[in-house]
Amino acid sequence: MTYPKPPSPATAIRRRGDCYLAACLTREILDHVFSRWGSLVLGALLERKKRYSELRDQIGGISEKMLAQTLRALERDGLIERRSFPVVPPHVEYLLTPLGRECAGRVGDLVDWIESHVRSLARAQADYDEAD
Amino acid sequence: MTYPKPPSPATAIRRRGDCYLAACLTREILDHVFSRWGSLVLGALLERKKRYSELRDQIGGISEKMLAQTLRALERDGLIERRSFPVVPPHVEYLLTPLGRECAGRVGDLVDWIESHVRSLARAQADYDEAD
DNA sequence: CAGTATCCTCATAGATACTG
DNA sequence: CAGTATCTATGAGGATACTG
Repeated sequence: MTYPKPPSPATAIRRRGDCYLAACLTREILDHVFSRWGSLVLGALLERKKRYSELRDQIGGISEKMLAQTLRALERDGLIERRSFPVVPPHVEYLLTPLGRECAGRVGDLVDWIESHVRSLARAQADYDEAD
Repeated sequence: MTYPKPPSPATAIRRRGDCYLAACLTREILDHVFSRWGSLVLGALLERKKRYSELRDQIGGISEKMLAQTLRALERDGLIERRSFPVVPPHVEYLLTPLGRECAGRVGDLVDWIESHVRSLARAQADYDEAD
């Protein structure tokens, strides 16, 4: 019985990125996923596929420019898919790719944690502010 | 045997935040945790407590200004604790609070996912760029 | 060592108007 | 409906110098 040769150290390093290196590609992805709007877009699509206007209406405070820009970046990263139907008026759907679903699941966990711990977090802020 | 009264709908809503509302406190926390530097600081402290200079050296590209600012925000949110020792030269340690440990664990999962999927993500970008 | 203070710039992001 | 184009400006963020 044969096993695949274990990777050399150099190969092993390339198999995984390192977000702590400013020049690593993972840092760019991290900046998309961990961006003000990226996280909310991924979280919104976790529920189901959405149209452009649905996303715009759901995500409070986002501008059309930033929504388009965010969608484009995440599409380029292979996390979301854009489906355009050639009808009048235009109809476009955005949905998570299989890769995006894995990623968005973890984003959702984090967003969910924040939402369910809002009281503890608010208390911490109040304590901090009170102590000068 | 008595049970606590189930919360009214209004109370139930207040028990949890909603990051999709621009004015909700959770949006502010989300902006800290899902920030360019916040995520990397939380991830770095997941390993162990660190000194200011250790964090600065570990997180490629961060400026001292942004590190100080990020640490302050996360400390105010109750996610990290600052321990200052009155010695010369100064010695300051940063560590996760119990609340921060829960949060940072989820941040770490997401960072880890990105790092281990770097090749798929790079491939997706290349495909996207190639297709005009 | 662990910051703070100051200045500066340039990119992010908002507003508005327009279009296929 | 789903964007794009253009303009603007706010402030995030970097560089530098200084300090307890």
